[in-house]
Amino acid sequence: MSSQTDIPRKSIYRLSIYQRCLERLKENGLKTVSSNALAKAAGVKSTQLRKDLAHFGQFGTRGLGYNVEALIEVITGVLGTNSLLPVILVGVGNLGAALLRYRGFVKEGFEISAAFDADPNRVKLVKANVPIMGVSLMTQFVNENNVKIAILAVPAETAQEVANNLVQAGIQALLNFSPTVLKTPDNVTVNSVDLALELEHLSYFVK
Amino acid sequence: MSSQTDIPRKSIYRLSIYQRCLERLKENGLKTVSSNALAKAAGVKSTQLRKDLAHFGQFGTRGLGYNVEALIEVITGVLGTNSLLPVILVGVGNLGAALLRYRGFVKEGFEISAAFDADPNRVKLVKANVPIMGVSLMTQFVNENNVKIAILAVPAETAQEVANNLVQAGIQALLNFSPTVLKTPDNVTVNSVDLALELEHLSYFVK
DNA sequence: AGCATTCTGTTTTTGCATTAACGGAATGAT
DNA sequence: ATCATTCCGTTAATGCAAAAACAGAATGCT
Repeated sequence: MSSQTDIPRKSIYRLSIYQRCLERLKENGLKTVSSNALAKAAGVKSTQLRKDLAHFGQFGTRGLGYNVEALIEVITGVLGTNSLLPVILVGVGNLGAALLRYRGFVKEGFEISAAFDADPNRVKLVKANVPIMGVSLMTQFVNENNVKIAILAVPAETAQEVANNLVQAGIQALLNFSPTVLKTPDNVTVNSVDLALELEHLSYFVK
Repeated sequence: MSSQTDIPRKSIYRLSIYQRCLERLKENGLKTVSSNALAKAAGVKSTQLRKDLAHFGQFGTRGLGYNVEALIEVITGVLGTNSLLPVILVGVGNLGAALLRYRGFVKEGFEISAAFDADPNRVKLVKANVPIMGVSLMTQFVNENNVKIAILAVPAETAQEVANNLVQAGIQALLNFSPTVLKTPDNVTVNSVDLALELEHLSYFVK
C-alpha cells in the first residue's frame, strides 16, 4: 500500500481533533500556540502532539510554538479536506435522514452530494435539499461523480451486500452506522460507528 | 478505583460485539460455537477473543467450544445490561431527536427514559413517547430515578457546562455526541462520538 | 482402550503506541 | 551581550495490547 500505511491511524484521527481546536483558537484571534496549550485543549499529552506532527514534517519554531493559521493549512493538506470530496449517503431511514439534516457535517466542510435508498417510496417522503434516488442508480452516480467516500446507514441485514456494491463501484472509504461487522478488501478503509454498542459498553462502567 | 480498572477498555468494547454475534448465532439455532468461529464473525483473532473472556473466568469446554446461550448470559452479566439501566438524553436538536427515535437502542435493550432541552419550546415540537422537559428539571430527575448514564447531544458551546451539571447530579457515564473534548473527573467514563470527525479523518485514506 | 483431533486457557513473545528524557533553537530580560 | 526561559524535534525507555506458542482437557473414531 502507499506511504499512508506506516502512519498510525490514531495519529490521523487526532489530527482532526487538533484541527478543530486550532480553528477555535483562530476564531479567538490567537496567532501562535505552544504544543502544550494545544495538547491540553485536545485532551492529549504535548509529546504525543509533537510526535503526531513529526510524521509529516516540522512546522513549529522553538521557543515560540506553532503558527495557528499555518498549522491549520498543513493539517488540512495532510487530511485532504481542502479538496472538498463528494460524499454519498446510503440508507435514508431514521438515522440516515437525521444525518442528511445534520449540520455538523456542513460545519466541518462536508456536504452530502446525494442519498440512496432501496425503498423508492421513501425517496419522496424525506424532504431535503439533496437528491434522493433508488439504489439502482448508485453505481452509476459513484462512477460519474468520482465518489470515494460513502456513509452507510442501512439495516444490518443488508449492510454487507450494499457495502460490496459500493466497493465494487469504486468506493474507498466507508463510514458505517449499521450494527454489523463489515468485511472489505484491505484497500478500503472502514470506520464503524455503532450507536447501540457505544451505549451498551458504558453500562460496564457504572457502579 | 474498582477492579474494573485493570481490564482493558477495548476488551469491554469487544464484549459487546461478541454478544451481538452470539445473539445472531442463537437465532440461527446454534447451540455451541468455537472461539475461532465466533472470532471470525466478530472480526478479530481467536486468541484475542479467548483472552478477552479470560479476564472474567473460563466458560468454554475444550474440544467443544462455548455454549452460545450460556456465554450470552455471562457477557450480559459482566456488562450489566441485564439490569436495564435508565438512560437520559440531553439536547433534543436535530441529532438528539433522531436518537430519540432510533430503534437500534431499543433493539439492544436500551430505552431512553427522559429527554431534556434548554429550549422550552422545543419540548413540545418533537413528538415522542418519551417525556421531554426543560433542563432545569434535569438534576432532580437524575437523582430521583437514580440515572447513571446520559447521552449528550447539545451544541459544542454548552457541552462542557451541561456535562458538569450532569456529573454534579451523579451521572457516571456519558455518551457524548457534541463535537468537543469534555473534561470530567476520572470516575466518570466518557465515550465520545464525533460524527463529523469520523467522516473527516476518512478523507486521508482516499487516493 | 488408545489415538488423533478439536479447541480452550495460559504463558511467552512480539510489536507498537505512548511517555519520558534530552539536546538545541529562538526569544526576552537584565 | 549574556543568561535564563520557553518550547520544538528526536531519541530512548516504558507499558500495554495483540499474536503466537504451548500445554491440557474433552470428544469421537478405530
